Amino acid sequence: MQNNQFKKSELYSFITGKATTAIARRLQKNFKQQGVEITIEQWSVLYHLWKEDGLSQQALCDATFRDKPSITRLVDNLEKLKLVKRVPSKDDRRINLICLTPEALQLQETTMGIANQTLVEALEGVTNGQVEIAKEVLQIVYENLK
Amino acid sequence: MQNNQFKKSELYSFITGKATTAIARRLQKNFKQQGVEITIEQWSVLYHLWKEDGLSQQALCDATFRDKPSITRLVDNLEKLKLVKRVPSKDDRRINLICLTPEALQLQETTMGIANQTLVEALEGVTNGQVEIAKEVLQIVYENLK
DNA sequence: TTTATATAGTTGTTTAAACAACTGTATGCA
DNA sequence: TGCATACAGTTGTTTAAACAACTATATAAA
Repeated sequence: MQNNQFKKSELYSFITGKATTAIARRLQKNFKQQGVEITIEQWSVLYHLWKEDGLSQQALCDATFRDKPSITRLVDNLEKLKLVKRVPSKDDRRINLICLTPEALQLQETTMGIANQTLVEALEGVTNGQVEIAKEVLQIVYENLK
Repeated sequence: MQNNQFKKSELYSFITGKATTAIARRLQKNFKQQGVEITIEQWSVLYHLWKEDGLSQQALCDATFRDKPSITRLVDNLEKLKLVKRVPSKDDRRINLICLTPEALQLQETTMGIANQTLVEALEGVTNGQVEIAKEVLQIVYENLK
């Protein structure tokens, strides 16, 4: 019996696992309750820009595991909200650098706090060791399939 | 330091973890390659009906972690594909029992094989023990948030 | 230099998720 | 019986994902 052989009865929960979706949904709800009017998709883009401002759209695609049309539209919406600005790259005229506005910088602390709190709610009763293993598995799965 | 305290740098991968999405996407691709013309969302409904035919829409909501409108529309589409039929319950006139057609029964073996193969691809290099822990964590997260 | 090819980003279309508001039926209690 | 409430399912709207097809710029090779 091979390592990755599965009982059929176990298939489903893994393939359509809704736990990460549930966390995202809860985070969205917590944002709303705290008066933060952005979607989690928008937040996930801002998250990477807070780590490194001025990423290209392609870099955001790689970081968020989204395709280019998705990022184009997320950046469109973030621009409408005046949270980012598209800045044409001087080196390569194909590239837009996505830059945070002061408003977006202000959002960082609040939303990170909410995200942290959301994870505490989500992971109640789970040990750090278990979380580490779960994260490793998800990472390997993602690498295997990308 | 509490059990569920997190370093901020670790937040993101967990909240917007795309691994389960990646599995779903790969399964969709594998279906298409094998000429199976259903979406993974439709398949996830059929999956539960193969385990127990004649579930109500509400039971399908609970099983698939979807809300009622989502199930209404998935059942609409499955009915158009002639894979299920809504059968009014005799005991309770509010309830539709969702019943598989012979065509849907034929799909079971093929699609289960494809799903199994997809998981083998996804979980290469992951041990059974790790998978078990990952599943437990995801289950607890889901329970915590529902 | 010219041409082929790769890369960055946009637009269009279909499908589904999330949420709110709604209809119809059943249940429990005065 | 009659009424309030809960439950099952539907419809409408907004937002995003997935995929294909497209434009514009850069790079590499003839």
